[in-house]
This record gives sequence, C-alpha cells and structure tokens, in this order.
Amino acid sequence: MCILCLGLIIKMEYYTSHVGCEISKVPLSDIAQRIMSALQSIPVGEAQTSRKNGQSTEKTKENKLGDNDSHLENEKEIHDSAIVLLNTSASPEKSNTGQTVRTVHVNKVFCSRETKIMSSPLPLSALSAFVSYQDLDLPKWVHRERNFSVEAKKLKDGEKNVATSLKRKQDVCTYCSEKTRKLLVKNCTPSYEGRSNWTSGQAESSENCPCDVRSLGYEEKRDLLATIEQAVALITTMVFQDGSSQLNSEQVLTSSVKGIVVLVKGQTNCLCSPSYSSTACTWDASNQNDKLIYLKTEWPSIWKREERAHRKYAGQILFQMLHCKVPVICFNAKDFLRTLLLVYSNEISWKQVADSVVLDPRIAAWLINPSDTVPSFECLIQKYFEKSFSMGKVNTDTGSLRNALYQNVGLHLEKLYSVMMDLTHDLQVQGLWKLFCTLELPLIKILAVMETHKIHVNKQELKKTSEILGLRLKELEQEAHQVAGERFLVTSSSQLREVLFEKLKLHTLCEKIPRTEIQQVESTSEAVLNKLQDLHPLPKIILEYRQVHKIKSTYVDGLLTCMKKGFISSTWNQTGTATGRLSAKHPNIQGVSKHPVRIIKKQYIKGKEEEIVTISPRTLFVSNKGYTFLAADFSHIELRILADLSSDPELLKLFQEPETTDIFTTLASQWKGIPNEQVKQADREQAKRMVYSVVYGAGYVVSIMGRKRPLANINAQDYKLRTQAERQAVNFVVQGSAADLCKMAMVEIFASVVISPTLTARLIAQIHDELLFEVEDSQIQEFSALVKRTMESLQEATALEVPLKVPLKVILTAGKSWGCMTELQEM
DNA sequence: CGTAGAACCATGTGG
DNA sequence: TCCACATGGTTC
Repeated sequence: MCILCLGLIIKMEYYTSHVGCEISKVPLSDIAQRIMSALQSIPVGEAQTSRKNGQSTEKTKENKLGDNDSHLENEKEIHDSAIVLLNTSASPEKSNTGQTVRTVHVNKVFCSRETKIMSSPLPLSALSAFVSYQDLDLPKWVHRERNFSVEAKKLKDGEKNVATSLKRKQDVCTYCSEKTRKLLVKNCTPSYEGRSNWTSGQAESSENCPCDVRSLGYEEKRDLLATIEQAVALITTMVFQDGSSQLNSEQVLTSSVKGIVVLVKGQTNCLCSPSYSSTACTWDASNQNDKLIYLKTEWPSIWKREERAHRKYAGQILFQMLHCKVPVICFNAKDFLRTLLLVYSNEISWKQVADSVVLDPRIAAWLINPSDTVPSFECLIQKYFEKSFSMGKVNTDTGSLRNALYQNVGLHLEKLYSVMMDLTHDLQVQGLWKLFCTLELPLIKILAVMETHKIHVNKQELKKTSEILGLRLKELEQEAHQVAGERFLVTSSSQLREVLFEKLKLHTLCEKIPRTEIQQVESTSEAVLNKLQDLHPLPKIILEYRQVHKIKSTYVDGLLTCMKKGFISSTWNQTGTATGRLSAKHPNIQGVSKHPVRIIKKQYIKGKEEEIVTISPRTLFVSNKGYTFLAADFSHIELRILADLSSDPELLKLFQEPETTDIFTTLASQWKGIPNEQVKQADREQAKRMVYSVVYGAGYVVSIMGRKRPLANINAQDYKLRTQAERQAVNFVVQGSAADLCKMAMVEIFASVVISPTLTARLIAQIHDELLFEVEDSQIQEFSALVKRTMESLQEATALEVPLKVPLKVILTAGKSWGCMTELQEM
C-alpha cells in the first residue's frame, strides 16, 4: 500500500481518537483509493510512489500542454522550479532573467491554462485584443496602434456568429481594451516640454494651481467639459479634510472626503523620448495643455441655489470622466468609485460606473509582487520612479509627503501617471497584462458597487442571542473556576496554561503535549484540550467556553459593532492575498459560520429547565423586502482544477461521472461505514480537511509497528523532500486558479446584468467559491438562467476537462435570510 | 500611571 | 497534519 494511504489511515486515527468514533475496518474506500492514486501524479511535488505510473501521466501532459518543450519534463525539473518560485516571491526585487527562465516552469501549468482561455471562442474572445500587446517590445509603441486595429477588425469579424447577448457583453470588453490602447499609445509621447513648474511655490498663483470649478463661468465650464472629452489621460485622487489625499493617507477613517482633484492631461504634439533621463533633474511635469481641477464634494448648504448648481456641474464632470474614451488613473480606485456612488447617488447609478475604466497602480503593483499586499504610494515612487529619475529640489521624504497639502497633489498625480506607465510596462513584460485588464480591472468597480450595497441584519435577534450567550459564558466561567480551584481569566491562554500544567500538572498524566511554534510553551489548543478531557473536567468546560465566546464576540457582538442603522456592508480587499483571492473585513463576511451551533441555554426563571438553542450566524443576514438571496457556488472547485491540471485519469474520471452527491459526503460515509444520509456536517468537514491535508502534502509514513515519521523527513535521495515551498507552490496554482475562475464569473455576470435593461440583481458577497446575490423575487428564474449560462460559457472559456458543477440555491421564501438556502430546482 | 501597538495564540471561514 | 485569510483576546 502506498505511503500516502498509510498516512491517511494514521490521520483518520488521529481524528477519530477525539471524536470517539470507531474507525472502519475497511482499509480504504473505493473513492478514497482513487483519490489517493490520483494524488500520486500531481505535477508539482507529487507523491513519492509515482514512478510506476508517472510515465503515462507525463505523456498525457505532453499531449495536453501542446508541443512546446519548455513545460514539465521530469520530477527533478519540477522540484527545482518549485523552490525557485518561493525564492522569487520572497525577494522584493524583480526577478532577473536567469530566474525568470526557471520560474516559468512552475507557472507553466497555469500559463497553459491562460493559453486555453485566450484561444477559447467565447465569451472571452475579446481578450485576444490584448495578445498583440504582450508579444511586442516596448519601444515599438507606434506599431501598436496599427497592430491593434488589425486585432480589432478580427474581433469584429469574429462577432458575427455570436448570440446577441454575448455580443453586447463583448462590446464592453472591447471598449475597455480601446481605452487601454489609448493609454498605451500615449505612453510613447509624454508631454514634458511644458515649462510650468509645480513645485517652486508658484502653485498658488500660477495657472497650474488647482482650478476650483466653482469659480468658472458658463463658457469656461463648457470648455472644461470639452477638454476632458479630449483628454489624453485623467489622473485623479480624493482629498480629505485634513489636506491629505489618497496618495498619502493609509486609511480614510480619520477624516472625511473634502473634494476631488483631477489632473487632465491634454493633447500634445510632442513626440519626445519617453526616457526620464532626458528631463534631467528639474521636474517640469506639466504641459501647458494640462489642467488641474478641483471639485468640492461637500455642500454645507445644500439648499442654496449656487451650491446645487455646483454640485450638478461637478457631477457632470465626473460622469464625463467615467465615460471618457481614455482610462482614469487612481490610486485605490475602489474607494474613489465608492465615494462617487455615495456622494452622487442621484447623478450616477451603479450601472453607469460599469463601463468606466479606472486603472489602479496599487493593484498593478500587487499583481507584480503579490506578497506585498499593501503597496503604498511612497513605495511605488521609490521603486518605479526615483530609481530612474532624480527628484532634484522636490522634497519627497515621507514626512513631507504625509503633511503635503493639496498644492503637492498635482505633482503627485504627475508621478502617479509615470508610475502607472512603468507598471503597465512591467505587467506586459511579465505576462500579467491580460489578467490585469480582464479580471482585476473590472473587479474594482464590482467591489465598489458591492460596498455601496447595504445588507440588512436582524438586530433584535442579534441582541437576543448576545444575551443568551452572555449568560451561558458566565455559567461556564463559574464552573471553570470551581473545578480549577481558583479564579483565573478563562480567555487567557497563558493563565490557562498555568492552571493546567503548573497547578494540575496534567501533562504528567498524558502523552507529550505539543508546544507552540514561537514561544515553545505548552499549547492549549483545541487538540490538546481534547486529549486532556478525560483527565480533568476543566478542559471540556474551556472548550465549550471558547466555542461560545467565539460565536458571541465575532459573529454577534462583532457584527453589532459593524452595523450602521441596521445595515452592514463589508469592505473588500482586492490585494489582500498572495494567491489572488479576495478578502473581506468589517465584517468578514467570508468567515461567518456556515453551520449552526448548538448552545445549552439554562433558564432559572421557572426552575431548572434546560433548553437547546441553535444559532446560525448566516440567518442573521436578511434580504430586503421583495428580494431574495440567491447563491451560486462551484462544487469542489479546487479538486476539479487539481484534476485538470494534473491530467490524472483517475481523478478526472471521478469528476466526469455525473456526480449526484457531494464527494466529501460520500467519502465520509465510506470511512465511517454509514449510509450517505447519516453523514453529519462535522463528518463531511473532517473528510474534506483530510483530503486537502493529503493533497497539500501532510501525512506520515509508518512502520509496521506504528512508528511514524513526517513525510518531509523521508530520505531525499529516493524521494523528494516535501518542503514548504513545494506545498506553497501547489497551493498557489490550485487556489489561485480557483480564485481566477470565481472572479471571472463575477465579471461576466456583472457585465450581463449591467447590459440587461430589466435585471436588477446585486452581488452581495463572494465567499471564495460561492457568489451570493440579492435578486428581485420576480427575477429569480431569469437571473438563475443567466448565472447558469454564464457558468457554461466559463466552462468553454477555460476549456477545463472536468465539468464545472454549479448548484444554484435560493432561500426559502419564508425565511429570506442567508443560510437557509435550498437547492434550486431544474427549470 | 494609563494607553497604544506589536507579538502571540486560538478559532472560525474557505478550498 | 496543507494552504489562504480575519478577528478577538491577552501580554508585554
């Protein structure tokens, strides 16, 4: 039997030991065996016993990835490149050429996927417009335009045999690409010949100081709108009460938005070199055709006629900016768009921001270096600007940047423009341009729209459960003190450690207690307490206390603090992860408990009766009146992708069969030896975690007497050493691909809803493989069909060999809350 | 002396 | 015992 199988059995024992469930006598189930055998041929860092069937797998891969020679050749190659991958990501520097060659191998699996996407028919064929950019060298800017028109023509021709709905969708993409094109073309002709100086104190008096649009006359206002229409680029930022802008303040919390500054870069005839060195050390940033305008966004007296007029005009300008032919550049574009949607809620609707294109340098920088999850403007300047250009007399140390008032904003916007150009270049060189344009860029506005949507929360229920939980916690605390024989802080792990190991000395009655990673002290984790619970009553009490406390503090009280007038709205972070997933906070809607938890509630009012109440945090989110939550989630998406990437016949077969039940449930039922229907959520969860653990390289080898040793320590001569780098590499490819897929679904569905004249469905949340919508009751059927269509097109576009199973769920009409979903019946 | 912040731990989510 | 997150709490 293979090592991993043995490892799995060990793991099962580990789990069952504290579940109190007898392990099945059957060594391994059918499905488990198939998964295990499939795992032996994972492309990167695969199992040690893969030699026997390794060859056939290689062959399959060869055929699949095409004729190119540069892909995975043998295990050695794979292994080396996996290591290099980590080294590269650990280093903030751009990889040198030598490294790049090596890293390509690991990413090859992923790259091949991209190739498929690009060559796929629809609906993503619009992406082909970007292909020409990728293959060109930077200096050949001029040829780009010509090249593009060829591509654009191809694109148009290709449209003919497409369904109309998809056609329109495609236009959205094409529009995006055209804007991007303008940006690129412009990049070759930076307009540095102007001699106005932003920095020498003239900012106040010269024509370059921010022009407050309120001071303009009718003619001037009209001219300004025309100028924006003709602009070559628009760079913008919000300015806050304290004078800081988006470029130098990390969080907006401290101060509210005062206005918006826009740098309008005008036409220029100059075709000078884009090289920065030619401009020497004096930063003559602005062209005479450039304009810096200021829009006030606060109106102390909204009832005054002039104020209303100004507001209206500012709204016009912003509207025009968003629908301009050229892209807008903004650092933290999502915040900008969200603020626009809030401040100009009457003038600009969420569907109207949909066809805007806002480039965000922060996201570009993150794509280039995903381990830097919060690249700041200062750092970008350091990296992409000052290295090639001496700033001369301009003072840019962080102190002055922080205190900069708005006359510096113009200068900063100029720099931001240059940085964006450099980032664009880097994105193209590194093959990230298409990803940037088709996934991350559209996501900005989607997230901005999501953040403006309010989710209703059942506040009364929340407060009620908070009280119940509070009472239960008090009881548990008292019990804990009683059995411990002293008062101590139950929530403190260090005090608990003292009680358990120094006072009660429970570690002497038990096998070795695992230590914490950093401090190397006895752990008081769930696993340890589970082991100790037969020796003393305290651990059990602590376990329940912790569970209840977590629920109360995070999901109940935590949710209450996030609420504003009965609503919540998560903040989405697009650059928060190294794998490309999204993350959410305030509240972290992705982390809200899926499964209900049972609490014993003791009532002392009428004697000693006990009652069990179940709390399901997701049911606390309630849809608006006349609306219904609808969830669409990919099933086992990571495993399906793994199957596809590894081209493993067994794993592929597993998913290609018309799967009726959840595979983790099936696995759990076979392990426990119980019928499918009797599998509990907890069982399924365990099965799932075990599979993933094994997939990503956990596990042990054992001797016949049960002596065990971690896989990582296997003799490296015969078997590959499973390092963390390898596991990260595998995880990144699989998790990242799943994230891409889900983001694609978001973008596609959003685009479809926007072009639909009737659909009003809103995206509420993304929980990694699940999309949660709020849909008008009457539109459920129509929208479900749309989602289904989109997912099918995704299947084609990605050319996955495994079918993407997408169950749709709607909530029961009675509940209207997230959490009590039921599978949507076939229409 | 009180508090702001970093480090650490534990626990939940997702795959 | 895998990877990726956010959060709340204590301790220093």
